[in-house]
Amino acid sequence: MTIRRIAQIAGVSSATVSRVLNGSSLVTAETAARVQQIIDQMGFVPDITATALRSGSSGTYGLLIPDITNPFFPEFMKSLEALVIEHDRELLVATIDFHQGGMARSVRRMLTRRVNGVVLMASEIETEPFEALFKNRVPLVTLDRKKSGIGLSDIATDYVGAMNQAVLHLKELGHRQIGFIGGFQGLGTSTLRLEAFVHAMRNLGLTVRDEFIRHGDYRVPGGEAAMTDLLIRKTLPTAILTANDMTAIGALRVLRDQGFSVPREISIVGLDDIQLSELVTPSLTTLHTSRAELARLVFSCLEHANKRTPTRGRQLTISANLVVRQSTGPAPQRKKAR
Amino acid sequence: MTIRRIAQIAGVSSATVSRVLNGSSLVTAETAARVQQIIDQMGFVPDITATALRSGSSGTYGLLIPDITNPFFPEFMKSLEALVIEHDRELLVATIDFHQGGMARSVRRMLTRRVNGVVLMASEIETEPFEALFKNRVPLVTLDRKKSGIGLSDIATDYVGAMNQAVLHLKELGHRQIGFIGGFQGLGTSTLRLEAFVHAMRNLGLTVRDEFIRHGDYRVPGGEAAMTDLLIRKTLPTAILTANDMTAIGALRVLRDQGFSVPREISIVGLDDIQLSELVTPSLTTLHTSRAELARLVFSCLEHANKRTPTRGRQLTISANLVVRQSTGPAPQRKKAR
DNA sequence: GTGAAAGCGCTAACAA
DNA sequence: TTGTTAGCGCTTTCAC
Repeated sequence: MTIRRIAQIAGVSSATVSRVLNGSSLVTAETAARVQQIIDQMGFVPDITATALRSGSSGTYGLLIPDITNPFFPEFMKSLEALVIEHDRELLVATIDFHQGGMARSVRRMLTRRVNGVVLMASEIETEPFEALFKNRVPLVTLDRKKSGIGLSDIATDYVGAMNQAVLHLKELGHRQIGFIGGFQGLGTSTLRLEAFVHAMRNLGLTVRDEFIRHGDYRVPGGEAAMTDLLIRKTLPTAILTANDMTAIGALRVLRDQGFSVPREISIVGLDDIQLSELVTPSLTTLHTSRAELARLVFSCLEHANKRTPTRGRQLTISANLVVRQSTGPAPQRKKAR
Repeated sequence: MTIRRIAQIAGVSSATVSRVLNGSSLVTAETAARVQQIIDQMGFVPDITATALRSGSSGTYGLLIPDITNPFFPEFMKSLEALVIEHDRELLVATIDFHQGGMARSVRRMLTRRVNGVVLMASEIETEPFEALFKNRVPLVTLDRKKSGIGLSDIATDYVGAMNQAVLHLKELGHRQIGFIGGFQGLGTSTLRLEAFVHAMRNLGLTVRDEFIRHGDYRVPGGEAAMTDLLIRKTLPTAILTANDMTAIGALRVLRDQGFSVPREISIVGLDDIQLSELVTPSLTTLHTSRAELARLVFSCLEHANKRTPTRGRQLTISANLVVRQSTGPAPQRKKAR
C-alpha cells in the first residue's frame, strides 16, 4: 500500500494525500476528511524510509552508551526516549564496545542511517572515530568533556559542587580520613570526579592522602577490587567517596563480606542515585543526578543543533545533590576521639 | 557524497561502485581495489535509507519492552543487540507504555520504519494493535504466549520445571507452608507462573493455600505491597516464591524493614536471576533464566521468519534453573517441629 | 485547492 | 566484466 494507491482510491493525486498526511493547510477540509477516511480504512502507514531519502534526514538520533547494564543508562534512556518520541523522532541505541574498534563501528552505523545527531555518553574516547561525524556535519552531544564548538555541545555535571556537599556532610559527622574510589585512571570524567574530590577536601581543610585513593571501572567488580585493596592496609579511611553508585555497591559488598559494619566502622557515599542505591543494605547515601533533567538538556542540544547547521554547540552544566541514606554515619571514635 | 560521485571520481559507473560496496564477485580485483581506495579516501558511507527504500526492507528489527528499568531487559538487550549487529542489522527499541494506547503507537513506529520483524517482550497484551503487524506481514516473536502460527513465533519458559525445582528445594528444607507473589492478575505469563507454582506444589504433595497467594506488578513496589499485605495475617507462610526478582526484592525490603530475619524466619525465592539478585542482602535464591540463550532463540526466530515469508512460526521452550543463595534456609521450627 | 512531474541514493535487470 | 536505466515511496516546486 502506497500513497499513490490511496490517491487512486480517493480519486485525488498523490500530492494531495501527502499533504493530508502532513497536515498541510492547503487542502479543503472536505477533501482531507475523505482522504483521511480511506487512509484509516486501509490501515495505511506511510513508509518513512522514503521520506528520509527524499529529505536527506532520517529523523533519528543516535545514542552511544558504554554499558547498558549499569542502571544509570536505562534510566536515562527512558527519559530521552519519551522526549524523542514525543517529537516524532526515533532513537537508535548502540552499546559501544571499547575494545576491538567497536567505537568506529558504532559511529559508522549512525552515519549509514543518516542520524540527525549523536549523543555520546562517555568522555573517555579516542576522538578519532568522531572526526567522521564532524566531516558529515552530524551534531554531537557529549558529557563531561567540557569542550564545545561547531556542531559540538557538552553537558558537564558540577562535580565540584557535588563533592563539596558530600565532604561537608562527612566532615560534620566527624570524618577526617576520607578516601576515594574513582573510575578509570586518567580519563575524561574520571579525572573530573577525582579532581572535584581533591578540590572539595582542600576547600574544607581536609588532607587528601594518596594511599586512600584507588581506581575502579564504574562497575561492581572495580569497586570490589579497589575496596579489597584498601583493606589490605593497616590504616583505613573512615569514609569513602566513589565515582558512581555501582562502584560504591561493590565496596559495600566487600565490606559486608569481610565483616565490617557500615556505617558504624566506615561510611560510603555513591554518585548517581540509581534506583538500586535505595535497595541495597544499607541503603546508599549518594549524590543524586537527575536523569530526566539530563535528558532534557541533551535533547535541547540536539534540536538546537538541528535548527540550522552548522551551529555553534552549547556548554551546559547540571548539578548533583546529596541524598543522605544509611551508608553514612558518625565517624568511629578511634585515636583522635576529639 | 553519493555512490555516483564516487563512480565519477573512479571513472566507473555507479553500478560498479554498488557492486564493490556489496562485495560482488563480478568486479575485477583491480577495479574493486581502485574503487575501494577512493571510498576510503573520501570517507564515503553509503546511505542505507536509500537501500531500504529500494529493497523494501530496512534491515531493522523492532524490540518492544514493557519496562527498561527492570534489569532483565537491558541484560537481554545487550545479548540481542550483539547478535543483531553481528548480522548487519539494526535494533529499534521501544518502551511500551501500557497506558494511553502506547502499544498502538509503538507498533505504528515499527510499521512506519518498515521493520523486518518485531519482538514483543510481554504476554499481557490486547492483541488488537498487533493485527496491523500481521496485515503488513511483519513477523512477530512473543514470549510465553504459547501461540504460534503464520509469521508468529513464541518462546515459552518452562515454569513448571522451574517451580518444581524451587518447591522441591524448599520442601527439602522442611517448608510446608509456601506462598506465592505473582505478577498481574489473570494475564498471560503471570497466569503461567502462578499455575506452574500450583502445579509444582500439588506435584510434590503440598497444599496450596489461597490466603498465601498475592499479586504484584513485576516491580519492587508490587512486591512490597503484596508482602505487607501478607504480614497482616496471623499465620504466615515459611517461604514465598515470586513471579520475578524485582518482586522478591520488594518482599525482602519489607521483611527487613519490619524486622524479620531472612532466611531464618522466612525464605524467599526470586525468578530471572538478574545481576541485582546477587547484590542484595541477603543475596537472592532464584530461578535463573539465560538472557543470552533467550536472545539466541529470539534472533533465530526472526531470521527464520525472514527467509521467505509467510512462514509458519515456531514454538520453542527454554528452561530455568535454581540458583541457591542466601535467601532460603531451613524452615523455622514452629508447631510442626517434626 | 489540486495535480503533474522530477528526483532523493541506491540496486538489479538487462544490454553490451 | 562493466554500463545503462528504471524505479523503490515520498515531497515539493511549478502549473493550472
